[in-house]
Amino acid sequence: MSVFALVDCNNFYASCEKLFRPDLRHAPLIVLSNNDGCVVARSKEAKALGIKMGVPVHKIKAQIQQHGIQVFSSNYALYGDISHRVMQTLESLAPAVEVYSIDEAFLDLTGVANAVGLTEFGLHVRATVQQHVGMTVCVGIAPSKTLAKLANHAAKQYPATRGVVDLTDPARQKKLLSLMPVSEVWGVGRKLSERLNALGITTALQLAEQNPKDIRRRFSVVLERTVRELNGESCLPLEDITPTKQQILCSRSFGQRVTHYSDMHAAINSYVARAAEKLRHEQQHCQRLSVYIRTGLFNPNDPRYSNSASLRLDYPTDDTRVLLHAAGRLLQGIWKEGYRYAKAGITLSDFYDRGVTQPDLFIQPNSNPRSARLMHTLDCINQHQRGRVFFASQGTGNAWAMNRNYLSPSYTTHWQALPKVTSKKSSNQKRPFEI
DNA sequence: TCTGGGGTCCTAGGACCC
DNA sequence: TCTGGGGTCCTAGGACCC
Repeated sequence: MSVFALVDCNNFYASCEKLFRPDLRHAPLIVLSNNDGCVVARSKEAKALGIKMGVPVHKIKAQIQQHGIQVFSSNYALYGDISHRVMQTLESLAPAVEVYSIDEAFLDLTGVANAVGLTEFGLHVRATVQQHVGMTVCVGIAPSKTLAKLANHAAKQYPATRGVVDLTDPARQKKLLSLMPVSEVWGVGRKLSERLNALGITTALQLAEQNPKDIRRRFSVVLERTVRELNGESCLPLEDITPTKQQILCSRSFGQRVTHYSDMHAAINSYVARAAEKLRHEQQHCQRLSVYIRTGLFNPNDPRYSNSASLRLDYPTDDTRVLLHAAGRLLQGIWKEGYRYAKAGITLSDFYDRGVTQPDLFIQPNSNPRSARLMHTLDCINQHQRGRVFFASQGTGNAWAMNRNYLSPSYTTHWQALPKVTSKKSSNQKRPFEI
């Protein structure tokens, strides 16, 4: 029988911010989405104050003032680095690890139960990550990924579990399933919950008791798998080899509304340059590019407009210049003067491995050998500090740049931002923090 | 005044093939 | 008068995830 563990960091972004600010250890703290728009992470103190996930920050200004809630912009350089450290620790503990997201991983524990108790193993994982990285994690253990997710949820919800729930026993599975609303099940979102509730299926157990074939007919093959997984039948294998990406997106909301074509053009070109950089990092070429722009969604007085356009390139490429040219043509086709634009983005798709190209009978592929060298040089120069070298069409203005007004230092990834350690003696000096 | 970003997978429907 | 069946490929859109 397979055994999976799901290891998930508690309040990940909020915990990362606290790592280097011991003075804020017990403070309510929230992290905002890009552009300082919504709340995307909350410390347990902030949760206790009733701050909801996803709420626009301007709607909770009074609470922030009243309770002295600490506010941070998203600092992905920091979160990415801490995540990497957590994953490295997990890889030292388990035979196979699937990094599922920035703050969680599945471990393959098949066979581990022969050597050591599963709960004991979970507690060891928890203690080791705490010691190595200072991050608190919860561990859910079960015969399928979907059940492991649910076990993890329980480990978070009930402190008496000490952060580890072993759900390999079918009787325990049944009990937990009966306590969980169906909306908590992995793969059951808002729409599916509504449809299931309408059929009288409100708990995870009720979903587990459905006939899989029936569910497939009325819903989809995806939900059928969920039903099977809830019954302990593993349908989703551990994917410990990261599959190649199928698309790369780069999109941003603007710090201020964009009204000039030149600003939009510069923004789009910057996104294209960033996406092309990611594409080369994946060692892929792409043949499809799409561009979209839109106005704000929430101001009833502003006229709304949104549009997108895409095209297929003559041959797959990873040359930023080719993509910039194509993006310019697409933007011209959808740009309309007179609107206040709030957001834009681009998508690269239709990927091919480098050198694996089906040539067209009539079109000569661009075999310019300088292209690859130029892009490689560009990436090398920008490796440690993004944007040292860039294309003129990305512009130098930042009229459209996103707001990040509460950004913490990149403690672990920039030399200049390393935390300072000061002695008590110099306590009359200004100390940002102590370690 | 102010509401995120980056992904995956599945399905339906149309165009096309013999 | 009566006008099939089986299949592929592509795209757009929707649902889900963190």
